[in-house]
Amino acid sequence: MRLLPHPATESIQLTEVLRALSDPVRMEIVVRLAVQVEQTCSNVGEELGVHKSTASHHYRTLREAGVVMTRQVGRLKFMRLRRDDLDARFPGLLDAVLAAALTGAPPQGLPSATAGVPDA
Amino acid sequence: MRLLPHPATESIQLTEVLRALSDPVRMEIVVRLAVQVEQTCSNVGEELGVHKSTASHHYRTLREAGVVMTRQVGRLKFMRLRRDDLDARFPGLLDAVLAAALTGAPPQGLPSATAGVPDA
DNA sequence: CGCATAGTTTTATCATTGTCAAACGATTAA
DNA sequence: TTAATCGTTTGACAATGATAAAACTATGCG
Repeated sequence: MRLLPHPATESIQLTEVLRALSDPVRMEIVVRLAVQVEQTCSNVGEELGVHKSTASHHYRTLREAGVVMTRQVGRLKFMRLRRDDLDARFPGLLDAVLAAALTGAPPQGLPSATAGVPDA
Repeated sequence: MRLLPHPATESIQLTEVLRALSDPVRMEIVVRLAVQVEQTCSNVGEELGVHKSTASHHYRTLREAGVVMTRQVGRLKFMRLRRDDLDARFPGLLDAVLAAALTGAPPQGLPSATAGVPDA
């Protein structure tokens, strides 16, 4: 098992995080990782509706911005949100973004993480 | 006095707001509006270090994303953050972003809103 | 070894964007 | 009316970015 290179917590830049989160596909990835803590790239990418190379590009963007952490186990790569690091650096930011993303309408026809859940 | 066209609160999109905030120049504009509620474009633009047409482009981006509201009085245009609207739509988001921007290092050599304030 | 799987990298294409300069529009002042 | 001020729009350009296809890498399985 090995970790991929990630930016240190202190060097995570606000505008880069916001930029990483400003793409609907990446936001959907983040929402999925918020709902289910750790997932393989394959798993996350399944319903994104983009080519696997495009998905890979988004994984990299999120990783380089400091939003996700990736570790490799065998052939699989597992991603997870860097919740603690982001909370430490930008308190409340990720929570606010996730709350906004989860309560709002699904970005663009992709199945929402809350789809199928009754209103009450 | 007249108002410029702005998106309705309900139609403000999360990823568009994040994208608007993902540029260092626009972040600096937002920080200035957070420190001093309402200012003229001229005032805000003075120390941004970009051409006035570039600044104007950023004002528009912020306005169309629903981040700022602009009203015109004579030759002057006054901008202010749409704090209430953003809070209503994405609770806690703007506060978290501003806190992160104000406590962090100045984006790119521009004078920070807290520059000159002693550490303790 | 040979093959399948998981994901990245490379290459190419097309759209978006940040920037400045110059022209323009609207408003106020002389 | 003429000139000055404030800001936008247009045009051009270089850089970035989202996308897909194809080639590639690395790992595990038989």
